[in-house]
Amino acid sequence: MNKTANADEPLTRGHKKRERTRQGLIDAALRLFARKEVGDVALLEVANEAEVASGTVYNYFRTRDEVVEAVGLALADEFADTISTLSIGVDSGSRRLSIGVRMFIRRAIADPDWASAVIRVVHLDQAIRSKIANQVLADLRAGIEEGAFSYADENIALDLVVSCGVGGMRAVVEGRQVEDHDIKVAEMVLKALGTTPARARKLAQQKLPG
Amino acid sequence: MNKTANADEPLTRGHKKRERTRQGLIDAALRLFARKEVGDVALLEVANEAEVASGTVYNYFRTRDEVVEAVGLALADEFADTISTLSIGVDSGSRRLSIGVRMFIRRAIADPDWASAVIRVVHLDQAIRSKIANQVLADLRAGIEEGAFSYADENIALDLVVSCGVGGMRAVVEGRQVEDHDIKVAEMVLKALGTTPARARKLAQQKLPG
Amino acid sequence: MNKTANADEPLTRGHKKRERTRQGLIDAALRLFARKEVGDVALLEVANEAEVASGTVYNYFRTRDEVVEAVGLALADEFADTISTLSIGVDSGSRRLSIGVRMFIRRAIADPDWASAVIRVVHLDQAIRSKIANQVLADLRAGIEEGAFSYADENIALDLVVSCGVGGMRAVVEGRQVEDHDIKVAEMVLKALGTTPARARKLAQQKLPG
Amino acid sequence: MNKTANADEPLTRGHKKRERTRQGLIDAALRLFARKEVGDVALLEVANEAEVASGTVYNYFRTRDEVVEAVGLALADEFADTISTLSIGVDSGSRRLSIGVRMFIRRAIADPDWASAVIRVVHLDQAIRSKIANQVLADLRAGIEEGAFSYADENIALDLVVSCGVGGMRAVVEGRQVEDHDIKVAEMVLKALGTTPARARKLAQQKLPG
DNA sequence: CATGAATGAGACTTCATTCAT
DNA sequence: TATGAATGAAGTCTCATTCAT
Repeated sequence: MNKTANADEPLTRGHKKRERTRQGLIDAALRLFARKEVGDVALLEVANEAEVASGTVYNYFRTRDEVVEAVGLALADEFADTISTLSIGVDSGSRRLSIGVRMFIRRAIADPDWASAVIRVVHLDQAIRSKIANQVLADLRAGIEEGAFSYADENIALDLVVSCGVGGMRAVVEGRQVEDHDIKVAEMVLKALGTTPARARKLAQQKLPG
Repeated sequence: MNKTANADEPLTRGHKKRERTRQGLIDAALRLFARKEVGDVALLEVANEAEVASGTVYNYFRTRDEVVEAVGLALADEFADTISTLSIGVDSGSRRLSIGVRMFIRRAIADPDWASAVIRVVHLDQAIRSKIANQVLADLRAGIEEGAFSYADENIALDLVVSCGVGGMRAVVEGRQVEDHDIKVAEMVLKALGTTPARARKLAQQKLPG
Repeated sequence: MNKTANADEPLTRGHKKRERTRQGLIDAALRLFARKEVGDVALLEVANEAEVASGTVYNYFRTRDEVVEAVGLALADEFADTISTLSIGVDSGSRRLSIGVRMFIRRAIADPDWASAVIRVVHLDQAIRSKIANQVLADLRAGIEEGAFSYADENIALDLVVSCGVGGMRAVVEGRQVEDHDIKVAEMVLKALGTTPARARKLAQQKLPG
Repeated sequence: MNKTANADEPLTRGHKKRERTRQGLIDAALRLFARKEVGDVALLEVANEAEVASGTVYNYFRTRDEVVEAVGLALADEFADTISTLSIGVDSGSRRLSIGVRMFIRRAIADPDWASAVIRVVHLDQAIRSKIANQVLADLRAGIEEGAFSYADENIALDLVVSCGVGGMRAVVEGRQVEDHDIKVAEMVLKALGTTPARARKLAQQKLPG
């Protein structure tokens, strides 16, 4: 359609604005999911929160479900990024896993709204869970390699890590946070995965990168 | 509201039927929650499923939310009953806890619809979680007493048990079940709580009562 | 559902009212179709015209299209009735056909709103056309039997009768009515079908029953 | 509105392209009317079909209705042209009329999409009908002059010709086409207009020009 | 108490139209 | 002029809730 279009820079001018609006809608939805169950958020609210007209939403998403899906994808991508970044320079799988669990809980402490939204979206969106899974699996296997872990079933271990991570975030959101919450959860998770108590404690308490 | 009601003897005749209808509605709602998110279940569907007219629902519940709440309460009560029953004749806290976790997962295997509904309701209903908590807390403390457990924080331990139990049920519902799923989850939970690996394995594999 | 229901009288009490409301909606829609193209009539208008709330429409029709369809069916049934009634005591096919054509045009003259709606619905609704077709076909064949008609193709003859009937109604609705409009159209139709001019004129001018 | 426009020579450069775009929009709309009722065609669809952006439509038409109107006008003009062309070298009114009716039906056979669109636009657009009327009227009168026709009312005759022509097109579009459909319709129309059966048959079967 | 028709608020979605680029 | 994002009115449809029977 664009006679002079060029595959390298398809994100010029209008595209930037378009992308900004789209992101604004996703952010707005996420903010609302912090306060309300996903199914209770009306698209008009999203539009208002994003400061656009109701119809504008439909220039970016064909249907309500697509909005939710987009939020899920955005979260999943963000998760993947976060975990990747955290892992840079950490060679041990068990340590990466500990760091990962702790960081999510610490972020929940720092931004409970974000955490609340995450919990709700994760509950609905199977896709987001499997995106996280890939990262965690790698750490689990590395942990096995390095002799830090020992468990009967990889998939169950995976579920346990995710469940406990989300559970920790939920505790924070619901005001049941305790001191060193992240460390304590990580320690228990490591023990569940077969790390010895002493090592688990030490691992869980290690200073976080950054 | 009850013109002549009186707390003692009004449980005759009509009352039995009344109670049956009410329970029928709650059961119907629970069946529907197995298939759909709570917010997506219309009261008319509940009425149809319970084989009463739409208006009848309002003879038992003032509002839609009350129906959901009642389902939550019913589940919580059932949980408490189940756990109490299981505990009869089991003197060890760690063993009771292991049995509890396993029984919930086994029930999920036997009745995935029930499990699906439970997962959804538990997600929404804070009250149901604290009801379970009471039972679990007792077991945790007994486990500490008997030297089987060792953890940094009771509340976190509690969250972990519940998270992993629900996580196990979710795995089953989503078709990620593995062999001896209940045993493997219980084993990991016990290790997280500080039980030694050998003892955790043995405890988790013990024959279930009944 | 109705324990004491009885197949003979399923239209008791509530049913009567239900039927009345339903008919009221169909009538309301028909009145509106007289003024506006079918696609331009909003269901809320129908509800207002029928003096019920907007939601009530959906207690009777699942979707907008079902309303239109119901109007089409109602019209088709009415047509069939009208034609049947007219045919009572008229033994000649050609005469029945002439009467039929004339009656529709006369009704258009008497009630142009009705005619306007009919023209619009007929345009959209294939079903209504085939309902009429059955009646007309019988008359065409009888006309052939009695030697009054002579044409190359039955289906084309059918189309012609319907087209000219509707065309006559349209002329009336659009204010192009002339004296003895019904008679003149009928006469031409009869000639088209192969009736001799003299006989056509006589047939078309015969006194109408009733 | 046209700053420097002037009825004579502004048809240079950009104007050609302008005219082409405008025509492209009209053609696009017509193609869409083949598939959907006029009221169900969105302007955005028209723009897409014409391969222009949605806003561009408004450089050529002030409003949606103007687009529909333009389609109607374009069709009417095309009709007039077609009929004029057909009439060249045909001196008899009755023959011209027969040719006209047949050509429309044959075109419907050759291009049912076009026919479908025509039927829909004709239904809505009174203007288009009167444009055709002028041409037909001339033929009717000529037919009277030459003694081929004999009918009670000119306006009714006109309606009949148009109704049957459109009816024939509709039959084709709806898949009820028969062999020599055009000839058979023409023959019946001629008889309706008072042509003797023998002459009607001969006239209707005459070879078409071109 | 049971019924189910009626209600109307509110959600979703579409689309003609405007306007900055 | 062309573009396409933004707008918001309007329509479709759902459903919790009320109420007469």
